Amino acid sequence: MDDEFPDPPGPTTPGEIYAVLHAHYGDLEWWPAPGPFQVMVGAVLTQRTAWRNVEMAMERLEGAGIDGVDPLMALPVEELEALIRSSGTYRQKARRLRDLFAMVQGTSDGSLETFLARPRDRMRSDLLSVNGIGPETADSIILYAAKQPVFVVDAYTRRVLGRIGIETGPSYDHVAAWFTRGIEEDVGIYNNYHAAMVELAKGYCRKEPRCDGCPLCSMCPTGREASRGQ
DNA sequence: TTCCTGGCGG
DNA sequence: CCGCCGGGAA
Repeated sequence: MDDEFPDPPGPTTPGEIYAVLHAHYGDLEWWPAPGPFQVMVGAVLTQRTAWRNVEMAMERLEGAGIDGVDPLMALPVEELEALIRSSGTYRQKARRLRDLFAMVQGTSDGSLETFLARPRDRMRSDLLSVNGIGPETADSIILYAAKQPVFVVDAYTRRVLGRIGIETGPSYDHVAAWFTRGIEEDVGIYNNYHAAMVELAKGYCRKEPRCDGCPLCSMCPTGREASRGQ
């Protein structure tokens, strides 16, 4: 039919996607929280939850003086539940927070810094041993609290990948492996990469796509289809 | 009503 | 694999 449209994109690589995202968003320097403790709390609270509702809970925690492992563990679970109520599934999350920081206390003499300085793989398996900490939450903590290189895969990452039309295996590790293949294992890159994917998914690659102005439009079948129709 | 940066228990 | 947790905003 009309072949005046540019040819379909060749195989898109993780490096090409990152280059475009970084050119668009720059160094985002995530995670939006003041310190490691808040990063870990946020990583749990944001499970299946809009970040807006997590922020409200974080502000209430700060207002109550819950700014570290000891204050949190000293808090009765009912009071913790009340403080984080806005983040939803608050009974589960209150238990998960307590289980998480109990593990930290048990493995690192209660020092969060000591825990976060431990070898990455050991830290990951310790995190995964906590009920309620799955691969995404664990990797978010490793990358944004411990600042060690791990690629974080979340619902946004999968959505963007699917829209672009890239087929990886369905498993968490398959998706992560696709992204890490061919790009440097670097904390800063992984940090920016995931942060940019989140921004992209919130701004453009939403569930109902808003392709106008999307930086990945040229490498995305969904985007080209959208721009054709106008 | 649906959806939101998951993960667990059945 | 499926249902559940759950408040807040659109």
